[in-house]
Amino acid sequence: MTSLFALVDCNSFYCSCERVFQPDLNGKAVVVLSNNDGCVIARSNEAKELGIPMGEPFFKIRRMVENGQVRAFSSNYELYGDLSDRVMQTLSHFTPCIEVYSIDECFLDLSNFYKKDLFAYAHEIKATVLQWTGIPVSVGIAPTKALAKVANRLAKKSRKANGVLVLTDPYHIKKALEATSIEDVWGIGRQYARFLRTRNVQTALDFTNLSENWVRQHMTIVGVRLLKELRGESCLELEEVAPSKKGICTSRSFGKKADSFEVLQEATASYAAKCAKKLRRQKSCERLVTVFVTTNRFSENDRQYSNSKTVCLPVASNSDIELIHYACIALKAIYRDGYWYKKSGVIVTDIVPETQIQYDLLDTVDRGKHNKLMGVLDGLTDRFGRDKVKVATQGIDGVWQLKRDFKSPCYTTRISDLQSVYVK
DNA sequence: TCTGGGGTCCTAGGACCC
DNA sequence: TCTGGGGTCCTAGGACCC
Repeated sequence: MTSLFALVDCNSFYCSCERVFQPDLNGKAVVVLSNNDGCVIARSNEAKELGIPMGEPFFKIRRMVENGQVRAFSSNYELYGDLSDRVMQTLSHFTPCIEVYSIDECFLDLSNFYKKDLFAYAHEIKATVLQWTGIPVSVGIAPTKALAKVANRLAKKSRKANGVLVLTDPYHIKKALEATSIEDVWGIGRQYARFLRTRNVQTALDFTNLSENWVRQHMTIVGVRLLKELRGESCLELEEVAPSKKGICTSRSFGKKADSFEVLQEATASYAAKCAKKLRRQKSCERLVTVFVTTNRFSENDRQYSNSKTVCLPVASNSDIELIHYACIALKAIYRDGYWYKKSGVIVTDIVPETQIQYDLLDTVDRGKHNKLMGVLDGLTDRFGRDKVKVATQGIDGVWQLKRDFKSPCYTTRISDLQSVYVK
């Protein structure tokens, strides 16, 4: 059977999400900012045309925002996550074989669809997603995932393609590869692009003409897979079930600089609780907690310090209380007085399924009780919104919390969340 | 003044085992 | 003086993704 994939990619996803609930933003330059309103992480086409690059620090475009040229939004991941679910739901009506690749991208396995009018089908996908969710998407169809990526990129870029490109015959595939610069290829990052350019590889087509041995030697097996994919040989399968995560990290830069242990402890405890919650969601526990802290590397006048510490739990756990306890032990070991801290984080690794925990005969923790308590806590969170009930170490509205000056309301999430918006 | 966050995979090298 | 060879596991670092 010949393979065939569609890649459906939402256009300027975060900006489009804001537009769904504020249609007056259509046709206007919109950007969405990273945490703490630090830099630009999503741009509408109009914002791109104004020359705003990805990752631009906010202060550089502040003037354009103030004079109304650009509308800026703090990132609102609850809203984006919810709309993403709706898009993926819609796509699963077209085939059950889908791989949710990221918050705004989805692969569809269309191997059985070769006889269909693929062009019409792609347009139908695009129109349906727009109609059902309000989110505009581009659709690229090709025999391999890497080629579907190429197709999708050109579908989005070319006005003539109008958001849809089907690449199935060798002639058009070759043309598409020729039109794709090497740095725009999926899997070719800055380092490889620079390296390949020195070897006179300028386009995806040039890349496909390299020898497999050479690619293996310089770009590992990953490069070889990409080479084959671009030559039309499918090596990357559809991954319908997301594998459970091997490591989970929660980290943030602080809204303000912090210089006391108490503030860092509140932040660290909150990140540990977030990790615990993520673990419970995927029904697993962890044995290693790493805490890291760092000062602001951009601030040349401040003394710099960064460090990390890993602590091993006696028994794998996903309880807020235990994770916070061990994270605080790790934090104590690395905290030093006299620095302006900018960021901290908690990473949990050595993750095992809840059902495969090695218990300790001398265990002093009542795990049944912990599990019940966490069940109740999660229930309260579902009913009344995040952080309504939490472990005291996490503090209340600490100075470390995110700066989000331009946040839109959580239009789609639970009523309880909306109530908490009103209360504020 | 202001510069994101959360992941993956692969490789090389060292420790250790038989 | 001779000083194997194969395997596994772990970690750090480097590349990439959205």
